[in-house]
Formats: sequence, C-alpha cells, structure tokens
Amino acid sequence: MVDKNSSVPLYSQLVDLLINEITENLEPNSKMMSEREICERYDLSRTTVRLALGELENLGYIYKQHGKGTFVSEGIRDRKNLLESYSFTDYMRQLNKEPKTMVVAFEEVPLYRHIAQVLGVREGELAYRMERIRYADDVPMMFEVSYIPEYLFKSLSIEMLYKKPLYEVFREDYRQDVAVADEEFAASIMTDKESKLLETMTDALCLRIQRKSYNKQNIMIEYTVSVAKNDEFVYRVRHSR
Amino acid sequence: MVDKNSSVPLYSQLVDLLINEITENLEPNSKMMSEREICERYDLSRTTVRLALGELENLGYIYKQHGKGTFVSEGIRDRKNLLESYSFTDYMRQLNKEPKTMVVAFEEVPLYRHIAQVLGVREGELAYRMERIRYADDVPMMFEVSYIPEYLFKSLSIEMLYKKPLYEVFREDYRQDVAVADEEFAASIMTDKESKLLETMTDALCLRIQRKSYNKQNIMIEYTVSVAKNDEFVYRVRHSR
DNA sequence: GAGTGGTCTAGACCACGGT
DNA sequence: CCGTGGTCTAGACCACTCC
Repeated sequence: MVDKNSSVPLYSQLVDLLINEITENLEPNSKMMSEREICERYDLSRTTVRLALGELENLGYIYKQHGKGTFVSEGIRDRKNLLESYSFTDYMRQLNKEPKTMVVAFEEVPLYRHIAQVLGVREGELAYRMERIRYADDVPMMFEVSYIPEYLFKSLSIEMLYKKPLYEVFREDYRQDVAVADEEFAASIMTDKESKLLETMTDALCLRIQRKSYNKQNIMIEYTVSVAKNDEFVYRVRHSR
Repeated sequence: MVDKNSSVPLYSQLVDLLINEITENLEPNSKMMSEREICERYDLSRTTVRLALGELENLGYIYKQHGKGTFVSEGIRDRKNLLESYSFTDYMRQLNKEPKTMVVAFEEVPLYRHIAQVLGVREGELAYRMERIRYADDVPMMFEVSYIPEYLFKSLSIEMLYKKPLYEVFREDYRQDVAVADEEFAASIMTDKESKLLETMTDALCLRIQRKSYNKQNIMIEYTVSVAKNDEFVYRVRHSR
C-alpha cells in the first residue's frame, strides 16, 4: 500500500493513493473512511493522515464536516485540472490545443522610471524585454510584451526561450517559481501593429491584461502586458478560498 | 503571550501574534526566530508552531528555506489585503470607496435549459434571478444579473439583500460559503439598457464577466454575468501558488 | 558538527453531530 | 452515548545549508 522505505514522503504517497480511490471508486458526496480508519488501514499516524487529507481538501477533492466526517466533493471529475495554472502553455494543453510561442523581439534594456518602479528596481537597472506572439493550433491568440529583471536571470538568451516555455526556464534554469500573480483587465481596441501581428481586422475589440508575477519571497520576477483576441480566446480565472 | 485557556486555538493566537511582529518590527527578508525558538518562547509544541507558520506561508507573510530558516516576505506591507477577496463590497472598502448596491429586479423564475445546466439543476427548477447595480462612491460601476438556486436559498427575499451584502446573506443566513469561483472575461460594447443604467455614453467599451461560484462541496451556488465600466473601474485578480 | 526546516509517531483531550 | 474531525503534546529521525 504505502512504502515506508521510499524517499517519497508517506503523506504524498497517501495523497496519490486517495486521489486514485476517489476518482476511481467513490461517488460525489459519499462519505470517505474516517481518519482513524485510514490510520489503521495503512498503518500511519493520525498526523500523517491529516496532512494528506489537508492537501486533498486544498486540491478540492474532499470537504470535511466537523463531527460528521469527510466527503468527496461534487463534480471534481469534470472540473479537475481545468485551469489551475496561469501559464498559457499549460492552459492550451488542457484545452487540447497545440500551444506555440514566437519570440519576435528580445533585448536587454535599461529600465525607465515607470517600469523600474513596478519591477521594484532602480531606474536604469537592466532588464530583458521580449515580445512574443502566442498561438493555439497555429492561430495567433495573444501578443505579449514582458520585462524580467536581469539580476535574477543573468545571461538569459533567446535560444533558451526557443526550447521550452518561459516558466520552465524560470524554474529549471534559475530556480524561480511564480508563487503569486496579480492581473488587471481592461477592454480595449487593438493598435494597428497589434491587429497585424494577430492577423485580425483593424480596430478589433481585445482584452488588455497586465500581469505582475512574484516569487515566494514576494519579489516581482515578471511584468507583462498582454493583448488578447476577444472572440477566439476566452480568458478564464479561478479564485480559491 | 498566548492564553492556553482561551477558546481561540493556540495556533490562531500565534498567527495573530506573529503577523503583528512581522508587520511592526521585522524587515522584509530578515530571518525570523527558528521554529524551536518559537516553541520555547511561547511554550508550545513544534506541531502547533508549524501549523501557525504554515498559515503565515499561505497568507504570503513568510517563506521557508529548508536548512536555512524562515524569512519575512518582501513587500507584504504594501500588498497586504489588497485584493484577496472576490466580493465587490470588500474590494471597494479596501480601496476606501463606499460601496453601494441597488437591487433593480428580483424574482423567482423557472430555469430554461441553458442556465439550468450551468447551475447543475433540472430544467424548470426554480431559481432567484436578480439584477443589481454596483456603485462606488455613488458612481455606477457594474451591472449584474445573477441566478441562485432556490433549493439552497429557500425564501430569500429582496429585503434581506437590502440589509447586507449577498455573500453575507449566503454565509450568515444559509451557511453557504464561496470556496471557489471561476470567471471568464471578454471585451464588449454596452447595450443601450446597460449604458443607461451605468450612466455612460452609448456603445461604451466594457468588460463582460461571467462568474460561477461553488461552495466547498463543489455545488454551484451562484451564476452571475456582469458588465463593468472600463475606465473608472479596474478589474483585478490574484492567482496563488 | 550544529542548526534549520521536513516528516513522522503514539498518544491525549476537546467540540460537534447524531443516537 | 459514540464516532467524527479539531487541537495539542513531547518527543524522534531525516535532509538540507553553512562553517
């Protein structure tokens, strides 16, 4: 059942095991084993079991009712994975569309005051500035201009961006993870440049999205302004808690 | 320091205490007391201390580094509270604006297939339908049409909505909490009716937002379509994890 | 090796929901 | 009353970082 000699923590093993149990064998709103039953069944302490159940609760698989028990959430099957991510690449893959990104500009620039302020660095500090077009099944969907601070991503190059998504470069090559991202939305009209890049009619309606991403130390690691096509691409967001 | 006879759990008391410590006395990125120091200082077990620190980490106040210690997050002061909520009322209060809501329509209706499907009930089931205008400092900002299922909110009346925000009615009168909300955004043009209600020019640009709210059992408790003024009202969203 | 956070145990008592 | 989840203790050992 669980392998006490594995390097994988017991509670993680239990999470996987219970997710399987829930999605394979249990009905929504059915009662799960009680915590103490799970302890006995898998020979684990209650602390470990509660750690695992807490994770499952955060993931939305179960809910608890004090005095009554633990229950399987409704509709977790359908809504599972649907949009936990704030990555264009992941999002498109979940929609079964082939994501593609074209980097149309990449340069190292000193920052003017406005953007230096939002990135939380001094005016004139260096940053990478890039322009990218995002495609879904070869249809252009968004145009993005991003700034990321040089001091956190030294010797980032355009070649690295060809190989894998930006957030994978962040994580794998620079050990930077997005912990929090704030976004602001506005309706707008595309500029001529934008409508050409996105192959749409002039003056097309669009969403303008500004994103600030922070690592877990709350340092901003990315500032991006996106223009999203309005009709073909639905922008979704999930709030939790 | 902490009151062991209080009905408030020790870890909650510790959370409050440490938030205070962090926001009053500690610099961003400074090292906090180690877990074992906190145990000793407040005479608590390590489990309890770790529970509290876990909460603080989720709230974004601190981050941990295995083997090094626990540190205060950057910029938590500025960004504190700024937009943890998905309630118009709370959001406006945080911006120091006076929120007001006018209910312009309220009725009990049988649901047609389309909306019955999104609410997860049978066609023809009853729901409350309401139209509301949201004001900030007496300036109209949004127009919303909401559907909420009758079986979860029996004998809801317009009078209840006069007294307090919808989500407080949900929580206090029906013990329903929003655990997850999914939103979809689109740029759009206001209809004549909408531009009149929001006192703006005809054909004004606007954001159209569709929201589905779920309780912790993952049952949808609200379906709302909003039209938001584009210029005076910035729509913000925060992603976590 | 010393100090840190990460995982885990085997208990205990409390508060809540039902009988 | 019993069974449930919620809180809490006093330990133990591991994995990581730094010196």
